[in-house]
Parts: sequence; C-alpha cells; structure tokens
Amino acid sequence: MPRYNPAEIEPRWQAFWERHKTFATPEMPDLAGGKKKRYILDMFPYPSGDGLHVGHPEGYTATDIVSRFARMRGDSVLHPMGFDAFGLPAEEHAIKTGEHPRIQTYRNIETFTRQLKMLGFSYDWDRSLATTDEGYFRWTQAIFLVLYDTWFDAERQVGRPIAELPIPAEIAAEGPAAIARYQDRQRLAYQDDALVNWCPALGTVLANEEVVDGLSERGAYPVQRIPLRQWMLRITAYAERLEDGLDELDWPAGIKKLQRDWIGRSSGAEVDFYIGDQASFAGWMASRQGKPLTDVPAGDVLRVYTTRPDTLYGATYMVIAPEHPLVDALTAPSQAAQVKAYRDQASFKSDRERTEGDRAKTGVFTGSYAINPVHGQPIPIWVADYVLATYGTGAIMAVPAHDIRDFEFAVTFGLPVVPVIEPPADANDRDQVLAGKACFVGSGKVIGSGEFDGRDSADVKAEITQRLAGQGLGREAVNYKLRDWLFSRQRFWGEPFPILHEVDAQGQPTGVKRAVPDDQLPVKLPELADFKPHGRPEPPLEKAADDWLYVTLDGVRYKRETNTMPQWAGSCWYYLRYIDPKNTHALIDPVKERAWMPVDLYVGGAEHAVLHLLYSRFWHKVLFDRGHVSTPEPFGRLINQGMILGEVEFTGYQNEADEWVSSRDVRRDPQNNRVDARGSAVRAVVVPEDDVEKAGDAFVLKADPAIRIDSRAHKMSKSRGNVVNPDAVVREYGADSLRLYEMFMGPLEATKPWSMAGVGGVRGFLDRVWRMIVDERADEMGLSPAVVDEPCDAEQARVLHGTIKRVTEDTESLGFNTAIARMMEFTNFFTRCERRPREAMEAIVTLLAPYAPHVAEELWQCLRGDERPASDCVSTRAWPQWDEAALVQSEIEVPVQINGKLRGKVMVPAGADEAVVLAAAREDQRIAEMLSGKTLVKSIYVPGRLVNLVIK
RNA sequence: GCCGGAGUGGCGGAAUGGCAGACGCGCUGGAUUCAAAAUCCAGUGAUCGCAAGAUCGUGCGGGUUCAAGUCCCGCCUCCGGUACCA
Repeated sequence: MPRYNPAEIEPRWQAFWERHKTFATPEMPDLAGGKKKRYILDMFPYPSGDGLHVGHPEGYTATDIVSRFARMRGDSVLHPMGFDAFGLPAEEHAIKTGEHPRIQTYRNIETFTRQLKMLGFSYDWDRSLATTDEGYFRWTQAIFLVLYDTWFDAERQVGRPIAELPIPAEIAAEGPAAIARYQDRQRLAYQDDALVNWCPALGTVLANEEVVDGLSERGAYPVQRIPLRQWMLRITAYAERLEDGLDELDWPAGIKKLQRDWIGRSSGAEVDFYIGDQASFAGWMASRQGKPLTDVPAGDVLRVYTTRPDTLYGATYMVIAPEHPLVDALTAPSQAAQVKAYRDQASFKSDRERTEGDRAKTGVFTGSYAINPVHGQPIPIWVADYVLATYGTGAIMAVPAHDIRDFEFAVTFGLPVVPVIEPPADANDRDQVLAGKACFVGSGKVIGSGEFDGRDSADVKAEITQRLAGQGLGREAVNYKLRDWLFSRQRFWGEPFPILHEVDAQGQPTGVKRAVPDDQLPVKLPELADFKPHGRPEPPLEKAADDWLYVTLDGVRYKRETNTMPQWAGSCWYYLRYIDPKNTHALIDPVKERAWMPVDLYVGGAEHAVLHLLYSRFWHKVLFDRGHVSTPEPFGRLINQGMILGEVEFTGYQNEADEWVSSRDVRRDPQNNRVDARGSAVRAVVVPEDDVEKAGDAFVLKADPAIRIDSRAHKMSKSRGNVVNPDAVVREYGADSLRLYEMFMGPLEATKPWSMAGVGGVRGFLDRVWRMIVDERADEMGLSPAVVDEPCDAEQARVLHGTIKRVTEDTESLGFNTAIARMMEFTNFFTRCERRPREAMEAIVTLLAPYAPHVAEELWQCLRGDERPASDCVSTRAWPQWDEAALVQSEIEVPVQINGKLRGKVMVPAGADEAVVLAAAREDQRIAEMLSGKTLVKSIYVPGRLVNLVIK
C-alpha cells in the first residue's frame, strides 16, 4: 500500500526543513576541531517570466549535494540563493503593458522561489536577496561611489583614495576647479563621450547584444552609432592584476584562457614616425637623440604601436584609423573629398560591423607621407578601417610581408611588399615570401635590415626597440585589448547613479559633480507614469518629476544623474552581501567577511566566462585596495556546468516532390538554405525513432537504407519546441528523480542531451530503494520484514563499506554520476538479500540524502520509527565512515595475460607475493598449455591487478 | 581562419598506462498474472562456433610500451566560442 509517492512526501519534508530551519547558516563558521567553513555558491539567476529551465537545477543540484555533504561532515556551510533582477525584459514588459517592472520582477522572483523550494535545495532562504531590493542597491550605489572616489596608482599598482592623488603644481596653480577636473580624469568611474547604439525607430539605445548586423534584434530597424556622454569604469587600470591574479585560481583552464585573451596583453614598441618633409628629417632625428618619448606625441610625428619592431625595415606604408585625430592634418587637399567620404561611411559602422563579414580591405590614401626612421625613406599614409582607433595608438606601420592584414591590404591597393624575415628552410612557401608574393608571420633570419641582417628575428625585436629608445624615437610598450567598461545605460530598470550635477541659475550643468552623501543613499528610482521611450537618446529618468530630478544641497542646486547602471552591476558583488545580508551600516561586516570569504566553490554557466567573472573580479580588487574585503580574489574554485540539450532528434530531408534526400547530399547554399546536390531546396522532416536504424556509423531510414538521417540533440529553445519544463518533470517523477537524473546524465561539465526515459530510469532506482526498506504490501507505512536487526555478513559488509568509500570519494571529487551508480549497485545487491541488516539500510539512506533528500528523510523516519526526536532528520546526520578492514578479501581473482591478451584468471590469497602469484598463473591448466613449448621471456605482476607473461 | 571541448555498444555514459563497455535506458527470453501493467530473474559489442572458445573492436593512420580508450606524432568529423587588437 505505501508506495513511493514523491508528490506527497516532498512538500511535507520541505515544510519540515523550513519549520526547523534545518539549513540555517551560522553567523560565523564553527572551526573547532579542524572543521572547515565552506562557501558554496551558485550563479544567481535572472528571474525571467518563463520560470526555471532544466538547465538551472543542474548546477544547483550539484552545489546542493556538495553543501549537504559538507554539513553532514560537520563543516559550516554558507549556501545562499538570490536574484539578478534588474534587466531589460521586465522593462520591455512594462513598456508593453504599463505594469511597473517591479511588479513583474517580484512576481517572477516568487515563481522562481517556489520552483527552487520545490526541488528541495538547502539554501538558507533568510539570506536571499534581489539586486532590485532597495536595501541591496543602496550598497551597489555605495560601491560605485568607492570607484568614483578611487584613482589607480600605476606605479604601486593599487587603487587609492582620490584625495591622495598628487596634483601637479601647474594644475594646483589654476585653482580648485582645475584640480577637480584633474581628479575627475583620474577616477575609476569617469564620464566620457562614447558611442552608443541608438535606434531611432524604437526610440531607444540598445545594448551591443541587441544589435545584429547593424539592425535591432527586435524589429530589424537600423541602428546608428552616436556619441553620448557615458559613465565609464577604468577596468583597464587593473588589466595587469586581473591577468596575474588568474594564476592562483582553481578555474577551468579554458575559462582562464578566455579571460587572458579578453584582457589581451601584448607587448612591443611605440615608434614615432616623422611626418615633416624629408629635408628636415635629419634635423628632426638629431633633435630627438637621447630624449625620452613624450607621453603625448608631438604634432610632427605619427606614433604607432607594433608588436613586431623586428620588421620595421619592412614597413612600406602606414595606416591610421578613420577616427584618428591626425586625419585632417595628414589629408592633402587633392585627397580631401575621398577621405571625407570614406570617414563618413566608416562612421555609420560599428566596430563590430567593421570587423565582420568578408573582411575585404578598404581604405584611401591621405596624400601624405611619413618617414621610416630606420632607413629615412618616405612611405605613404593611408586611412583604413581595419585599423581601430581604440587600440594602441590608432595607427600602425604596415609590414605586408609579415602581417596577413597588411598583406591583403597591400595586394588590394598595389602597395610594395618587402620581406625582411627569411622563413626557415622547411617553410613551404618560402620562395614566394622572399619574392614578396606571400606573407610569413613567423620568426626567422632577418634580411634587408642593415646591421641586423643574419640575426634571429626574435632577438632583434628587443634590440631595435633599445636602439629606437636611445634615439628618442621609440620605447617599449604594452597594450591590452580590454577596453574601459561602458557602465551607463539609457534605461529605467536599473540602479540610479548616486551622482549629482551642479546646475546654474538657468538650469544648465556647470560641469561640477558631487557624490550623493552616504546618509542619503539609496537613490531610489522615481515613480514614472509611463515607461514608453520618448524618442530622444536620453535616459527615461529625464521624464521624472522635478522633485526627484532636482536636489538642493548646502544651498547649491543639482540635477540628478539620469543614466542607470547596467545589469552587471548588481551581480558584481552579491556574493559578499549573502554573508551579511541585513547589514544597514556597511556593505559587509569585515569580521564576517574575513570568516567566510573567499567563495570555495562557484558553479555556473560558461556564458559568464568573461564578462560577469571579470567585472566582479575587478570590483573585488578595488574593494580589496580600499580595505573593504580581505581576499585579492573572490572565487577560489570555479566549475562550469555543461549545457543540457533537448532530446535527440532524427531529422530527414525531403525535396519539393516529397522524395527523401539522403542527409549526405544535403548542403547549404550561399543564402544558408538547405539544398540537395542539384541545388534545389529541401526541407527538414522529423523522423520517428522507430523508422530509423543504424548502418555503419550513421542512421538510415529502415524503409530505404540509402537515405541517411541526421541524429543529434539541439539546444533547447521555444521555437524548436524541445524545452523541458521542470514543473512537469516534478509532477510526473518527483523532485528527487529530477535531481538524481540531472546528476546521473554524465559529468557535470559535459554537454548532454535530455532523455525522459532516463528520468524514468532513476525513478525506478528510487522505487527499488523504497521497496528494499519499506513493506509495500502492508496497509500502514512500515519496514519490510527483510530489514533485520543483525550485523552484516562478510560479503554484505564488503559491499556496504565499499559503497560508503566510493560514494564519499566520488562526491568529494564531484563525480556525482558514478556515485549514483555505486548506490545503484548497492541496491541491486541488497535487494537480492533476504536479510537486509538495518545498519546497511541506515547507511545507504544517509549516503542518498544529499542526492535525493526527500525520499531519504522519509526512509530514515521509517527506519528510526517513532522513537526519534521530532527534529531528528537524516539531513543533519553524520556522514558514515567506511571500515577499511571490511574491504579486505581473503582471496582475490587475478587476470592472467599472455603477450598482453587475457587468457585466464587465477584465484590467489590476498597479499600473496609475486612468486606465488606467478607460480599460480603458470600452473593454471589453460595457461600451462599455452606456455608449453614456448620460452617465457618476461613475467610481469602488477600487485593485485594482473599477470602478464611474455613468451616466444 | 583562430581558440576551446569531444569522438567508446542501438542510446546516455564508466574505466590511477593493467580484465574495455561499470551503472542506467532500450531490447530479448523466462517467472508471476485469467490478462495486462507493475515486479522479479537471466541475457545483451561484432563475427564465427552446438559448445569450449577464437578473431576483431574505443573516429582514421603511424609510434612508444610487456601492456594504450588512456602517452607521443600526423589527420578527419562534430559541438561550442570568437572575429582584422597591429
């Protein structure tokens, strides 16, 4: 009668845990007796209107198992959950319906919370937070003001209070306003004119991700790049520390590399090219001799950045970006019209667009020349958009013989290609390169470079830089691909900036800024009547009523900053707030911070590999410099859970006549449509599994084996209709089955296809565990008569302790799939036993508890009966220990190989020495037969593992 | 193009250089049942064989080793990311 019924027991145990606060986190970790603190964190979700996706519980279950396991081993565990709740969808919903984004956001949070609780996660819900909570973003604003109050001391590589910024005497002499301007230029949070994606048709500014091929993602309207005054965060100042800090982190190598590439450190040289006439070149050279390069290039030079100073002799032309400040100065009157046309055209394209597509090189000649300092020859200066204004100096020396991009450009415009590096003898297009007909980017022997000829190019690199430095023409330089972080959005649903702009009597900004005093935080969002865009590239907060917009402080009138922060802001520091979520005096209590930080395990999707993880590392380092946190890095160990794909689908193709076309013959035409071998269109058809069979390494139609069928799992998406809803899975199989299945699918990091049949499989396992312990035929809940109060026999003990050992080790190493397999083996074994000792049953239920906590609690209660105290539960039980002695077998089976092939097995006493085992192997009847008449060349015994006899 | 990751039964997957395919799904047979579901038991890489067993087998081609899914060299395919950063 009492069958396993998750729908009944799961809500009951969830209520139990909530009532007894089973998973409440201690304020401070208890480190007595060698216990550890464990901060186990999930990347918090954006609470979308669609609710939880099956991808979410994958990582959440993994961290929940780790957390429950750690608690059972006595560690102090902090395992919180919250919501990244600012964001565009809620605002778009508001624009459509007029409903305030807050209402929809909190409704979605409620849904998410219900779904998360439904899955039995052991979060301490009393620490839950949403980035949209006023009590939370009050501190997001405070941290922004820390950034605003900090400048980066490059010499010491540390962020310091702006008050400590040394003011040059000439600035100080100009007075307080000049000092303020000087300080503003050094702050980590500063304002600058940056290009934004302005979409006139939608009347809004879009994020880069919302722009596809120059058109808005929604509606496909044209998007323009227009300059707008923006808040920027000087993350580039921390580039070096962000890169160096990666070394100490226990993160996947792939993620570290992504971050390194994103930071993109390169080293080389800056070189000044004289742009005066050739007659004055010698004089200019002489005037530079022995002087250091100025920080701001003089007006008579074009400064370039190169990573290949060793190819300087091969520089045959120069390129400057269309936005380079010297474009006008360098444009000869005869070229003016062309240059202007080219720049106009380039201005409509974003950086992204300019670097997309077929990459055909475009550009125009400016009409002027620079002089190559190493040989004094003039080389033409071009304007081309393959050079970006925002990287390096916005200008390059082009070495077409040794740079692919320069080579393509030179070929397009017929510019000379002069090889200055001889490829190694085995390079396949060596002769082509030496003839100036091909490009070679490697290192080799230097040629055509005067005194450097014959040397290795790698050595020459440093030497040329040295010489240029001595001549006052160049210096070593480091560059980063990382750009400063554009931190403001023209959006309503984000954190307001705690910044005030002084206005004069006419309401015009004076340029003086002021931080909102700490005691006046948070700056709340104003109440707006409508959220519709107003058609100007200005933030929606401009529409706020004057009593919000204007503030008078100390008799001065200010207008509030009306941009809002991007969604990343709230997620940059939420891991700190969980430690001290209710603190109204500080973002975190330093004592608690020292006790709990850093995060010991951080699990989330790889899509946050660079942005979120880099941004929060940056904020953390600033907070570290300013004394708010004690660790240089926030996240010690990081794991990316793999993506869960939809069920495997079989896809066939049919042409317009409804005839099958083998997938082998299907390809994409230039418009990316599927076509057959003759080029006529085909359409994809879903084929039922029963209609296909495997033939060789592919699937074919049973009815016509000549027709190949594609078989693969796709990313879950609404449009494909293969999204699996966790609510439905819980309804049909239970939360424990969902948890168990997601862990059983394969390794946590792997991409894996969903299979509903697989969920049924783990549900079958839980049913078997249930029947192993519960008497299903009784009317009342009670123990199976097979469960007995007697000790395990030797074999049972070996299985029991072997299982404890393997499950413990696998759980420690996050090998959840194999840990579950071990528990299945245990269950298969003990189900066959007619006498199931209670100690074994209690142990398996305890091992199962982190994985399938609800059924474990129910079975625990059944095993313990009514004598247990009301608050007793398996979730707070001690994790079992295994007994090594129980694992020892008196006899072991050793496989015997002959020449590496398995030929037999012998039983030997455990711990028998090599001679005994080898003798036993040779005496085995079958082995002896195979040995007779042969010479035994070598005998190998791997203790306890195998014997290999090498014969001739 | 470049950078990651992965290729093992019908499927998901398991294997400190040491018995390839644990565990689960599916499938086959049997028990139970009036019957079915559920459950339990047995089998299940391929080929040959009545069987004992033999041969082959971890994307492909080489190599190292007594022994290779695992290590090395060279390829192929798929998935994901990325896009002229001088």
